[in-house]
Amino acid sequence: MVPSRVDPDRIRIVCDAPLRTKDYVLYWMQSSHRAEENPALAYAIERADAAHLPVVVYIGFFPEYPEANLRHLAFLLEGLESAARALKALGIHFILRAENPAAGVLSLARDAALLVADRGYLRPERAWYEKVAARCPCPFVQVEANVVVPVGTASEKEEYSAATIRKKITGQLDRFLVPIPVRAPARSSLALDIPTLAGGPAETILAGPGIDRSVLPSPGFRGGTDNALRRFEKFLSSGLDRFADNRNDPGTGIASGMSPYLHFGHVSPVTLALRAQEHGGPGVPAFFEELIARRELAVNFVTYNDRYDSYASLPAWAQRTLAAHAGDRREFLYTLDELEHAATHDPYWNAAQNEMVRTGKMQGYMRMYWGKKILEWSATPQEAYATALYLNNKYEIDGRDPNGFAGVAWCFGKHDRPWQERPVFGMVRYMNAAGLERKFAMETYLEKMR
DNA sequence: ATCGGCTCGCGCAA
DNA sequence: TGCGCGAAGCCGAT
Repeated sequence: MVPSRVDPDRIRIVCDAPLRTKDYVLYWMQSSHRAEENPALAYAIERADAAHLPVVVYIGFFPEYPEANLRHLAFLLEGLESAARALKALGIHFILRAENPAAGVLSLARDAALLVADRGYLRPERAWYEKVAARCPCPFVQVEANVVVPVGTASEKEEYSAATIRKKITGQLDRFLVPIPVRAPARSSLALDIPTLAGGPAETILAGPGIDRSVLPSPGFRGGTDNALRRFEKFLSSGLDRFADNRNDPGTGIASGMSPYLHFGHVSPVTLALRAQEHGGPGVPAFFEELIARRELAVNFVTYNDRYDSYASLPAWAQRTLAAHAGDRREFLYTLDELEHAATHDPYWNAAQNEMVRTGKMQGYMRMYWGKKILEWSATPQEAYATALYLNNKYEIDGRDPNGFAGVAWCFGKHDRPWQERPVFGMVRYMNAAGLERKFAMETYLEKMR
């Protein structure tokens, strides 16, 4: 067999079986919704070419995904339209069906010589992969396409902090920061007669029943690889050079804006890292820290800690100290409804909440402040944790991203160290409005949110 | 304006 | 076993 361009550590044999004599190689596009720089797709094409078979791409669009609403689903479908155009240009038949992906992929696998999937890391995706693995009639291979360093290669256990995983990741960058361009397969599958749609085009699906319309699509972010790359080029030319110094400043608004696109796999972190490296300059290390070290620490967290979405994921010292202060008097107590409607006494917090509700993306530093205050203003730390996750997942375009779970947990002490003990927080790091004012021109941020 | 102290636990050197 | 050090902290002393 021709050696693959894809690093063997990205590849996991889920069901080992000989290639079958069948109609096509099936790529189950589950977490990497793109045709560009997609090692799972590249791998499927390599295997198909070697077997003289066409490649078919399948995605199961599943509006019942936990906590999904119109904001997430509209962005997701914009990305799929972009992927569909790119796949067509490559001569690849794209099957989009509104159904449970595990059921859909099993039905298409009946005629497949080989099943290739990309890899998501959360509980719902893992359950789908297990279900498919248990009943798959053909060999099943999974390729990690949404991280620079494969999660198991970076570390085989849950890491304690950014410091402990950082060197394990940066030591592997030379090996994994290499482009694997997707080349058109030798055989087109466009003429294959496989029904592509159940439920009609995207607009029809979104207008249909069973869609939670409580949160409107983001006015500023449109999904898709093309939109991601256009936005990123703007960031490279006008933001990256100031990224190291200004990324924390809520007023300057310097951010790549890539997290929604990374969340749905509209763009590859390898693409972004390589483009940033080409651009060069003082912002590159800081950008790598966010894009690779912190993001892949979050992937490590959800992979190895099966309580990633609960208070129980916190380190022992944090749970101990928060428990010791659970009975402390709270100076302010807000209900979920008051928080959700940004009706607190704190203009900075309200602005951050409004930013998230309106735009679908809260500024990075404010995310920390926002979470810390929810801890401070809730009756119990457990309740605060649930509130922060609920709001994050509902309003952020990239709600339910590993980064979201890790980010909320950080506010409660995860991946952090203890500090001076104080009421409510115990030894969990405290943040306050005076700190914001000391460091930043906060009026600029408030002005933007008015 | 700047600086030390606060506090736990990991990972490495010894 | 000891020691250095850690996403963005705050606070009080100088």
